[in-house]
Amino acid sequence: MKEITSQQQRVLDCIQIYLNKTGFPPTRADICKELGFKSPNSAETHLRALEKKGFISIEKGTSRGISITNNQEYPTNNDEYPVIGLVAAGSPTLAEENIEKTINCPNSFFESNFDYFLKVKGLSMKDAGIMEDDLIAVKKTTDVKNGDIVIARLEDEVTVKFFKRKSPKIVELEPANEEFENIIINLEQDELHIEGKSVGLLRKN
Amino acid sequence: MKEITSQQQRVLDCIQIYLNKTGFPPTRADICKELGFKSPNSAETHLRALEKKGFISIEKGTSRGISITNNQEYPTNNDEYPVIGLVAAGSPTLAEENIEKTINCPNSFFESNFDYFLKVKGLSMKDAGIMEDDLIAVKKTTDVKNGDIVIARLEDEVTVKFFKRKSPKIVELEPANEEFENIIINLEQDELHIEGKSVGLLRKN
DNA sequence: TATTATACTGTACATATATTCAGTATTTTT
DNA sequence: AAAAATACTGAATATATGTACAGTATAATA
Repeated sequence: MKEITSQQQRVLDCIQIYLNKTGFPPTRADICKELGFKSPNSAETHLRALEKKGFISIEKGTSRGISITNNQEYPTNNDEYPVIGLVAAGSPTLAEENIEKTINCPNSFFESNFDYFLKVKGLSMKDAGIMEDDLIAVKKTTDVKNGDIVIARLEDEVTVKFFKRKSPKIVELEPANEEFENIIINLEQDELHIEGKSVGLLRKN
Repeated sequence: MKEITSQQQRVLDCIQIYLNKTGFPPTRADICKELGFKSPNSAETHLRALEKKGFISIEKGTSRGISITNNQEYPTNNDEYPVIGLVAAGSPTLAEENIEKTINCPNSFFESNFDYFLKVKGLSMKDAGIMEDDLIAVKKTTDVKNGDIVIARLEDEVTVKFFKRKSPKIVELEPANEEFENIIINLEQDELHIEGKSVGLLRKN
């Protein structure tokens, strides 16, 4: 799948919105009307480009013969995802993976695929909109960037914080709540294990 | 919804199968080919009957302008839920239901069933863990209790707030952010329309 | 520097498609 | 028993629509 341009994205979005609204794909003229083009060939060339890049397929000689390609790298199936609870509050402890229950969820639900839900205890990330009992969709990975919300383990304690690398040896775990303090880790002295990062959040009222 | 005949059911199935296979609806000729009819008018009359009975809707003068009406008497496990955007920030305006896209989601995903996702603008509910661009699962209902997070409309303005009935005539809409002020509504003077209430939240990082 | 991709306008036309009209026949409803 | 709905064939046609061709212009790539 090659890169999409911003205009091609607009056309692709237009097709999707038209489909949602009407139940059938747009004509070239419909796209022009929607996006302000004055020639049907403007739509045509964009469609050809989108087809070439694999985002849509076009049935030749067929009116409205556009279909959006299921570009799923991850298939659109549902899966059972375990819900793992953090045991303690404040600086929470996991001890062992404790599956409370499972949730059936499309596996392409979030931007990235993920491995389990983590049930949040405490309010250390409340200013990031993460509240008690929220379910964080966690992708198991050690590839984290500054600003990512990470699930980190320090010995037996598991915590959810913003990740910030200060220097090659110093990592800071930053809460989103002024009542909590930053955790500063010197990697030469302490062992930090990144369990994964948040790729989404689920709350059930 | 009147009764469907067996032939009309065949036509309806044919449309659904064609849609699943190609991504766009069939023409009259396509239906004929599929079901063995020799005249496009055979398909036409069946389509008219199906439209009259409410199973489909037909866009006049539009090629392949058939869409199957959502008669969700038989709910499936997964459904497509529309994502509706709030246009302005602060005290946001909806104006008209603007379907940005749809999300495929199990229909028993939250405690209660729901009707659509509302994309949040602004931070007026941030202390309730509702951040910009979060998706609130909204159940259309006017049956709300004190403390519920409601989607309320005041004239053309749509807003998400805590619901609090002060007296039979006075309702207060309470934000979860000290930078915002309570909205006090005298039901005798102003018109308050409760669009629904939040039954869950979804965030995509 | 030449070439390809992107991003359009504008015209033209073959054909894909909806849709009407004229029939025939059977079943269901009033 | 008459009227309406169902279930078709067959032909005709206006128009909706895809698509090719001729241009112009800019940005990206080789």
